[in-house]
Amino acid sequence: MSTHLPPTQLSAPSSAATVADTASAAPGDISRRAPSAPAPVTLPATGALHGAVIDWFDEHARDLPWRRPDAGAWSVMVSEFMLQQTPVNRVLPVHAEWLERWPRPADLAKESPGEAVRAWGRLGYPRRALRLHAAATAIAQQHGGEVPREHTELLALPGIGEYTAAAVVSFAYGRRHIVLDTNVRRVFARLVTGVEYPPNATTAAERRVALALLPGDEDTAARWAAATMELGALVCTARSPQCGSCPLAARCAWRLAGSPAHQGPPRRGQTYAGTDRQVRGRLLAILRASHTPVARAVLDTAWAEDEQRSRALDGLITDGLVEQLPDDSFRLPA
DNA sequence: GATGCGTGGTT
DNA sequence: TAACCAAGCAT
Repeated sequence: MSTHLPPTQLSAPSSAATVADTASAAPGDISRRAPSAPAPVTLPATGALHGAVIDWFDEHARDLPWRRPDAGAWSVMVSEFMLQQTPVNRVLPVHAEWLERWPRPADLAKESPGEAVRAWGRLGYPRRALRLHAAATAIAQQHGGEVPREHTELLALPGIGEYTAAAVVSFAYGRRHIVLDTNVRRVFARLVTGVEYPPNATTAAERRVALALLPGDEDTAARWAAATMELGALVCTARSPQCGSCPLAARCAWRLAGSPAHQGPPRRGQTYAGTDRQVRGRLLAILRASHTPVARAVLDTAWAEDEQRSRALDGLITDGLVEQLPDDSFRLPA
């Protein structure tokens, strides 16, 4: 892997038109803020930065199936859906199963959505399975069976948002695009802004920083995107960052400021026990396990409280994860 | 912009 | 051991 680097690029290059800065002021917007001047950020010299991170990546990157040279765009896309809020180790076996069973989008599109939900297993957030199935159907019908190459086309597919579209563009097609997931955002928050954690939602300021740091060369940019993400996943972690092993420790604004603790309200408390989500999970687990329709009385065993159980089941039906049959039995969608 | 949406491992 | 955390998306 070459460590040759493109010229330092501190301002957004002209090709930045491909990068959505959706939070920038609309043309006609006369806002309080001066129209031309975003808050200045002190950026590190990017050339050396790229080299440090990419060299680290060359040595420490995990060998993941969707990163191998023979992995196609579909493999990358499936992995990105599964990795939305689910750790790598739990994704690995399911991803392998899916790619073997459905090697192309059209193969998945031929199945019922319920089969996708069943094969999703216990990855969590099963609506992702439904959306991935719907996205595969759209690809088969409207894109000639090929995963789209354009960010805007990907964004139009169900289950694909700003991050996933960027990930496919960058990882699958090697194109130059900012990629802002929770790992990259945390790395940049610490490296550039000097705070422990990024804001809860991605901001225009973060997109500006990401664009300013993005290498100009296409191949280097794609490598950089994967490398910064991996650094966040393995070293610059949320809880216990391994700054002693970090190639950026000497340049890290947060580190240089003495690693100040996070200011402001707690991140977010998501309790699970007793929520509708837990009930939905139990109901769906019963339905996944059965290849024949399940009587209502069987689902009743999943949760004692009638009202909550009923609400959860209704929600699953509304979401298209469950079908109700005329005889008041239930199954995954055909 | 705040919520809801699964599941299981780590601290 | 509760709480936190994990490559977000849609509404």
